Amino acid sequence: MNEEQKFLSEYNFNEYEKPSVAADMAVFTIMKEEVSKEDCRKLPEKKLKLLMIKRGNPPYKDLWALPGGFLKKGETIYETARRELKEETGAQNAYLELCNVFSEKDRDPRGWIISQAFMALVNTDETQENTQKIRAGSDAKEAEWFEIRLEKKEETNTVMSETEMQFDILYELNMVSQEIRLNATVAEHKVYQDYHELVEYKIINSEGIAFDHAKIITCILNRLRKNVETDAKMAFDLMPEYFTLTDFQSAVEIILDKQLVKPNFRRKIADYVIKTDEMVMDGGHRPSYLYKRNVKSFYGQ
Amino acid sequence: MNEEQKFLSEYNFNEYEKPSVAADMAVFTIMKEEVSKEDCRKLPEKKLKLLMIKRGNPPYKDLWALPGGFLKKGETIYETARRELKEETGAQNAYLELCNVFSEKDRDPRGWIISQAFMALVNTDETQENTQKIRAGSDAKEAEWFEIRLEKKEETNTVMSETEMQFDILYELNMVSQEIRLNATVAEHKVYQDYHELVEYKIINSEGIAFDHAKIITCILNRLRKNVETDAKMAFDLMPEYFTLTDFQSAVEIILDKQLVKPNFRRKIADYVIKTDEMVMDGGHRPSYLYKRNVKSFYGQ
DNA sequence: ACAAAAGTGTTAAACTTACACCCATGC
DNA sequence: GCATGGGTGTAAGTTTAACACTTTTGT
Repeated sequence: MNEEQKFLSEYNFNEYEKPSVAADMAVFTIMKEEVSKEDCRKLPEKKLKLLMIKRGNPPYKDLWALPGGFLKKGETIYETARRELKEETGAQNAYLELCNVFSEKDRDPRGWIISQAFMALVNTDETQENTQKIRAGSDAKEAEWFEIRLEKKEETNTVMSETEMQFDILYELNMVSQEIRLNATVAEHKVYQDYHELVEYKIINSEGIAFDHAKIITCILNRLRKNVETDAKMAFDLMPEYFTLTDFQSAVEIILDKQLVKPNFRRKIADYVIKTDEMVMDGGHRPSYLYKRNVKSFYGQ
Repeated sequence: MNEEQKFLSEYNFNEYEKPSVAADMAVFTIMKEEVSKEDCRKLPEKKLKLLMIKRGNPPYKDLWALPGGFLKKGETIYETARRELKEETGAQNAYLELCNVFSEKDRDPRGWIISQAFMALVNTDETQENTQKIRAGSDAKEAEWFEIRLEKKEETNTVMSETEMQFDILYELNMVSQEIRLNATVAEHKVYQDYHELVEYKIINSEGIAFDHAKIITCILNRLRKNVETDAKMAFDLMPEYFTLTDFQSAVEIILDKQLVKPNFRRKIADYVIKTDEMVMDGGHRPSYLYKRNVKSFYGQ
């Protein structure tokens, strides 16, 4: 037995208390709303949706939480996330990004639990099929897609000195699914001091949302917006395999919460898509071509 | 006692095994190399350096590892990182960014340990003072700044089909501090499949570097390069409070490992700096103005 | 005819890039 | 004078942004 082996056999690994590690996910999708008037020539409205699970047990029983689960021995945290995602949505092929780690003490009444927060984007087609499966699932989890809105309510910038300033943003988060309404106010406090930025999110109030998940949702949706702002093709992951450019543009607009100019948008994404021969005719207007992603153009990123 | 409290008091929180959670840090700085010939009119060369700690205990005794430590109960993972950073470098004011989580099984022979990998940037002035303190420190840790080089050795792109392709990059990592040389080869394997990217880093060989740290270093240095590429002002965090534009440009060049065109660089960063009245005269050429960061221009990011 | 959405073209402004050039200093 | 780096200007090329316009469909 060499020194290394000897050390390890004597090593008391349970000397210190350890945290539980969870992967929590903000799963986004975009869904078309049913239009009541059949004769209306307008396209159906689309909404950004977030998947939430109704808690069946305390703590926060009957409130709504992000889907998630604990890291199991032998798997990576990405595998945890992918496993949970498949269980909750049936989606195999989601975009998955680790966004942040939430490790504040007392964030979970059950004990010391840190959360690795993921963003997941699933495409509409896969989702709408599989949501039915969730509801019919044997473990009878109540999962719902909530229409989500996040708005800047108030923004204050305080210049303390030449080199120190503070930014405070108040966000209002609203989620709606049929008759259920979840609301929260989350403050983002940014300090520039000694040339360094320090960001802190704080829940002002949270109605119907379990744990610190209002904070996580705010944080991840902001990240999604930033991602799509700098690189619109990120939003492909919310689209089915074949889509119209107008559909794609409106997906981007819904995320960014602002209107874009059509010709400019199309020029910007021109290289990332391939026109197919297929067309869609869906109402009283000129039919539109279907496009698919141009995988080769994603090259080198 | 209500239902919530009852549940929590009966909740067996230790039913499942839990991992230890560590914060490991790639601490970068840029240092001027001493120039041997005093009469030389050239500016001193600068090098990108990474802080490594020599392990005093098994496993990997006498090999070099990234500075880091375990998450303690009651602190956030950012607090862990900041605490460790201060202990190892004395730096109070580093830029700190959580880059990735390494949670592969068997990555640490001591047991189940996941690592939250941070990037830290410390400014040269603060560093050079404090490195002395580390060496003289009572816990006698051997800490060294290693000159670091990371080069793409080989790059292959395989197109499997219209929608599937693979990218393989071989990186060669070299670190040198006086007579000590650390080397590693790390492979980056990227797969695009079903419209989704999957990235995997794999250590091909690793000489003198403990654990999977060669992988972490490669991953974080790549991220630093990406950060600086898209936003040069990130490199401010490697500069002292007052600096010349040439110094700043060469810092960026060292990170990106490529030369930039001076007038263009200056135009790009013009808004982020403020010219002071101070000048530096350091040799046989025209003196240069000192600049400082223009904090107000960082606004809204 | 007309409403709705698909799809293209045009121009000015802004930014990027690659150069060329002059300036101040120490030896 | 000349080597070395500091510092600025210009002109071509590219990208962005705002706007106007034509086309195709169902009612």
